[in-house]
Amino acid sequence: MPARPYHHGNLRSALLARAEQTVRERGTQALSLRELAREIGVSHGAPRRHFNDRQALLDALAEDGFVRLGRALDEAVRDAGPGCTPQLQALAHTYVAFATQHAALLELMYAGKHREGAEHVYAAAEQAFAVSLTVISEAQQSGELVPGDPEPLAQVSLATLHGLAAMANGGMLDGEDLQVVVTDAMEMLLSGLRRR
Amino acid sequence: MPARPYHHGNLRSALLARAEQTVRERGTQALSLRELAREIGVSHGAPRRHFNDRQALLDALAEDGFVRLGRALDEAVRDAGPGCTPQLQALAHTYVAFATQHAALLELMYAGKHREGAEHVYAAAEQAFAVSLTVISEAQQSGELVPGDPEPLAQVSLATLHGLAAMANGGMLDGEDLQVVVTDAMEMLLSGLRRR
DNA sequence: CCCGGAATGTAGTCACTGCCTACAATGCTG
DNA sequence: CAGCATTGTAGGCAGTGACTACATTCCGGG
Repeated sequence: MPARPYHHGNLRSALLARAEQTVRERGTQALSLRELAREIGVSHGAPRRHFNDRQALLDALAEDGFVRLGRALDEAVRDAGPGCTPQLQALAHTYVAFATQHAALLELMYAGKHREGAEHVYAAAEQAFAVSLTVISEAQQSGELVPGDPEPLAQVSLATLHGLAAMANGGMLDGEDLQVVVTDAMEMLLSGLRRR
Repeated sequence: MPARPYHHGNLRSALLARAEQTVRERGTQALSLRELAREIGVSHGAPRRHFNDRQALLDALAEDGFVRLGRALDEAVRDAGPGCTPQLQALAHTYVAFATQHAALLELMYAGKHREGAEHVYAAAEQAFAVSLTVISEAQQSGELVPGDPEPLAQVSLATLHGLAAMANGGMLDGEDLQVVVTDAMEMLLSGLRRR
């Protein structure tokens, strides 16, 4: 019996996990299918059984990223207790934390060049961001926020957070300032929409 | 006398121009030094005289992008006439237009993995965004906006615009909606800061 | 004017990559 | 247990970035 069986068993998961690590440590550009296979200990052609090409792997990585981001956001809101302001602030800081800790992965998620697997990615993204709409809607119903379509506010908020994270990742915004800028930005966006 | 002289004359400019076109049409990933050289009609090693490696070319492309963006923003403010609101709205729509028309280039500009050439890129970025600080400061001195440090407002505004553009480029925000969302977002950010 | 070094472009090589195909080992289901 | 779909292997191909040695051209000081 060989040290490693002919069939890996869960190559797909192993590929995704190792790929995520490589992307985080050395960037998307540095991800090579052959090197990946080598590290895991399979032949250079094996990944092809699970991902038709490199882009398919990247798409899967992006989708998985949205799933994990969604879980993190859900958890943050759950732990934040009641109240629209603390919930949205928790959402904001959780998003930015994820974005800065998984900079390359996030770039991958937003890279508009997914292919036929794109629907999966978009669906995962929508699912991840659903919680922000929920929080805003509930705040409107409870009278904390003025009524209106929650979609634009959610979009603008997420865009702001994404932009701030992108600037921090690009080195154009100091990492220490980020926390306070995020708090202030959310406050700016909410200040005009509170019911008083 | 050969059709093409031994020395190209301005290979560096030609490389940058052609590279910018390729990046715009087929994405950063598709940019190949050898193909570039082939298209311009020089040997595959010639680009190395002007860019030590692929990343150096990409950095130069990013820097040039910031220069052009800066010019566009300056021009937009100049053409917008007096008044803080129209100037900032013009700034906003110009930025988003650039970001969506040069999506791949913008990704390059914000990609945080520039190297020793990074100072050039950062300097170009700062120069490009300087006009937004100017507009805000002048509005504060003329009494249109409440006084305070203009930096955070400028940062948050640009982050919001960048985020909205990223979402549009990623297909998560309809291109038609973009215009009105941008206008609304700027209005949200300014609404709390006007002196009345 | 010319001559020698600096700048620029050429040609060849190397290790590597992604993608493809033919084939082998294995797992699973009737 | 037979046969088939799944999964992994092995080899090949064209293309790439980086490196080197070498050729051509440009330019400034004698």
